[in-house]
Amino acid sequence: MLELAGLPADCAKRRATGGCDVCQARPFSVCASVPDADLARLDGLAETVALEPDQALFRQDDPVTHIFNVTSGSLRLSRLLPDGRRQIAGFLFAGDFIGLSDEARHAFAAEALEPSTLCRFRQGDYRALMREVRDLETALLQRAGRELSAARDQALRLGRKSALERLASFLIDLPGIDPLRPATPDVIRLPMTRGEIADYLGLTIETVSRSLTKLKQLGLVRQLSLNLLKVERHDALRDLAEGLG
Amino acid sequence: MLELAGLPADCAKRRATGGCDVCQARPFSVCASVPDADLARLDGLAETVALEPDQALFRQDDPVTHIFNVTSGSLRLSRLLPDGRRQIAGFLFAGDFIGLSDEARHAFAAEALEPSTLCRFRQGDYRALMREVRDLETALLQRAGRELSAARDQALRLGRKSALERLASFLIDLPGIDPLRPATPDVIRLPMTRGEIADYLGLTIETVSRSLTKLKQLGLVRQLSLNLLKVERHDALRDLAEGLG
DNA sequence: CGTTCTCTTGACCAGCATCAAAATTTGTGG
DNA sequence: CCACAAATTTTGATGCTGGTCAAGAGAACG
Repeated sequence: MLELAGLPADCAKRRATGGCDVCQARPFSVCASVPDADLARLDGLAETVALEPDQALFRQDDPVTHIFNVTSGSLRLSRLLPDGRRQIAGFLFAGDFIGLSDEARHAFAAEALEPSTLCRFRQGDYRALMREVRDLETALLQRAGRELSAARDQALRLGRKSALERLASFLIDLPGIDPLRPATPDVIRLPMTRGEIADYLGLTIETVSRSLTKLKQLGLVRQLSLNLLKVERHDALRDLAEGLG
Repeated sequence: MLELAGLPADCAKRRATGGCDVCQARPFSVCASVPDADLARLDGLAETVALEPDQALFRQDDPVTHIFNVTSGSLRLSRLLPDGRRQIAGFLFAGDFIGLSDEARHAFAAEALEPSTLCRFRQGDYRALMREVRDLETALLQRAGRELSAARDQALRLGRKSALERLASFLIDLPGIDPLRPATPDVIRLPMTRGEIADYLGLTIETVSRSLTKLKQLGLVRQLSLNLLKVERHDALRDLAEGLG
């Protein structure tokens, strides 16, 4: 029942390459070195959730009742303005947590990009557990710190980068956050649509498409299929992403 | 020596209004209900840092050695692109923490907006302490969650809002994060320059200035002095910030 | 009071959005 | 497997928001 995806990055990587059978089953617990006795208690409290593409885990303004951990697939965290403008605050992949903040309601909706599974705890159970299982809290704090860094990188992207730089930066960062990336390091899987990339990068679908075409023309990436890219010149792409283009 | 500014919001508020003398001295500890024995150990590890305006606490890419807590004043978290473009990821006020992420180097520089003081721990000491003082970690996790929410709100601002909406949204949110706001709820203190607001909102100085003029023309705010605003129509400002304008 | 810095205002321009349509991909039924 | 319909992506033409460049108005400092 318990199926939290690994917190430590190296664990997530081993999972992705299929090298860690134990982690596959209960990666979080093992990687965080939680004693077996506590493991059993975690097992008892965990529930599994499965989502179809576009199905909502929760909606914007829903009360926060659970803590979730993504075990497979990918989701989007999105928020709508009254007039329909949408901002995607982030994409979530195996290992990511949702609901760490102690707010009463979700400011963003979480919806599946593809068939996905999650593991959840009631927030009350979870809080109580954290008071007893020390490593759980430590691991979560580390992860929250990393997510905060990612959110600030996103601010830089949205605030000060051109459309082309935003897309380049997105393509550079994506493999790092998706443990299920293809074995080949420079092949990038895009489980999201152009519209979702646009809403993540604060652009329109058309501009995302045009920017991608530009990257292809510059010879920085090659398109293997609609949602599979190969980075041809990683350094050049990185320079562009960092504003050195 | 120990002078962590309060974690729980109500404590920070009491500090701001001068109502909590004990909190003034060691707000974090008291509010988090840390036992006296642990308090003494915290005291032994804490150091105070004072900064002049524009003085750097650390620079972008510096190694992370300490955890900081702002006890007075305000700072900016900023990052530069090679060509000089600057993005300010956030403003920090009394009570805010820096260095929660476990990364080796700072992705953003921290610089004082005004004369400020901070309390710091060596990261090693701090980690060790967290393993023993339970409430410290719990409180930090809550705070990290809140900062993450704020960072995601910022993504919405930068990604999908117009210049006028960004400024309105900034003015709505600022009092909530600055415990030293004036007693009058609708008077907003701006310890940062127009240029800093611009770099925070992903705009230029000129656009910030024009947008502020527009807000005044619309009768939503009145300018008491260069860096002091009075919100005249809070609901209208909020609607504008949320895209209902 | 004058020097300097910051803020405000104005004129013009560019990057991205908008509107429109063609090209590809995806899904469905025969 | 093919044909057709629907949805998504790409490409093209035009317009607007906000950036750039320039000058003037206030504040802050000695």
